[in-house]
Amino acid sequence: MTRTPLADVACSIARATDLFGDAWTALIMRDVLAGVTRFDDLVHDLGISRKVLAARLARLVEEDVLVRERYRERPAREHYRATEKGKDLFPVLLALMNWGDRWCAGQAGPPATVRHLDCGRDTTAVPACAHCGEPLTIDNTTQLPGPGGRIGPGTRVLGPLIAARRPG
Amino acid sequence: MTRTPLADVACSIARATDLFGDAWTALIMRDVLAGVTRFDDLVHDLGISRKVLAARLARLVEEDVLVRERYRERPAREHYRATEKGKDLFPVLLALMNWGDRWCAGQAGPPATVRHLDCGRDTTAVPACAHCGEPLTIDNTTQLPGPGGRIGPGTRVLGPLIAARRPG
DNA sequence: GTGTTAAGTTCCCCGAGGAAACTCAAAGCG
DNA sequence: CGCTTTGAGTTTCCTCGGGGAACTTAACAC
Repeated sequence: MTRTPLADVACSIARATDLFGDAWTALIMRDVLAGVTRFDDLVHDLGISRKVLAARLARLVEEDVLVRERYRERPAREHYRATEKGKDLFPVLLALMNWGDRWCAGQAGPPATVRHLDCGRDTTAVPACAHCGEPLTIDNTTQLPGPGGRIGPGTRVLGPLIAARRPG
Repeated sequence: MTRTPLADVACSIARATDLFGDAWTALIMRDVLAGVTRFDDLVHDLGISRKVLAARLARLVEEDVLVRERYRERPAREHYRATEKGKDLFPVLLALMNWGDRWCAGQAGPPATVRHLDCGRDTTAVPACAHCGEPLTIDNTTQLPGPGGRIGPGTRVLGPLIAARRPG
């Protein structure tokens, strides 16, 4: 495929996408975070080819998203666990799941629901402002250039721009 | 590539990933939501090949995530705008951006920041419970089978399962 | 009528993904 | 002891989708 390298673009979405923008990686992380951590279990659960799974796991370990751990000696058995960096993908998966629930579920409804143990109710996740707790939407947010880069060609950011919008 | 069809799996993450689990789709949606809506602008901004962009846009239109609109007659000019379904991908992009900011930004810091216009502060998004507003984490949530499917092989869900966990 | 802009198509090549067979090491079994 | 099973990957072969660049069509602009 000769994937275009996106990791060096000055955009955090591009950087995240360079790793996560792959059909299998999201599902692997879903499984690992849900407790499916062994190679063969992942193969059977996902229906992924062994070659591709091995490549993805190696990449995820290299990127410090997963760690390969020996969970039994004699015979040596390895599995994969999420690091802090990996566990921090939970909000992304939750957002994907919410979107799929809302737009891809059949009339039967979503295949699974999320229950918030603290309040005891089946719920969905809304992105909230870390400061005031109010919901963040595409209309009540804007992007500004941060310390790590400037906005320009190839540096598109999300939401209404300060600069003039394109026609439409 | 012969992508494995994921849309029919009883998992909303898989369904969302079938569309969104592609390196370019996330970036196309970022651009379109940011106001970069024309074919050539997308080509230049993303560095994507014209062939692949045409294919992605056709798919996104087919899936009702984007609409192709004529924004000028004589000469006829088309561009792409996000539907409600497309705009609803904003939380996913926000989550991806947050993750990239946190884990992929260099020492210079994130390339862009999100400002919440309602409270006026640069912020990050936390997934909050739609009912009580408290943060949702991997540890304070659980998944239950929903009306649209049952939990079983190929139906992994996210977070601590009710059923017994795998070893480790 | 020559050039330019916009929005794609078409062409060829190569590398990534799928499927299935193969490897290697250590148990478990009779 | 030899046979089979389990776990975790490799290897091989084939196909298809992505990259890049050239080509197309249509309407202005000069």
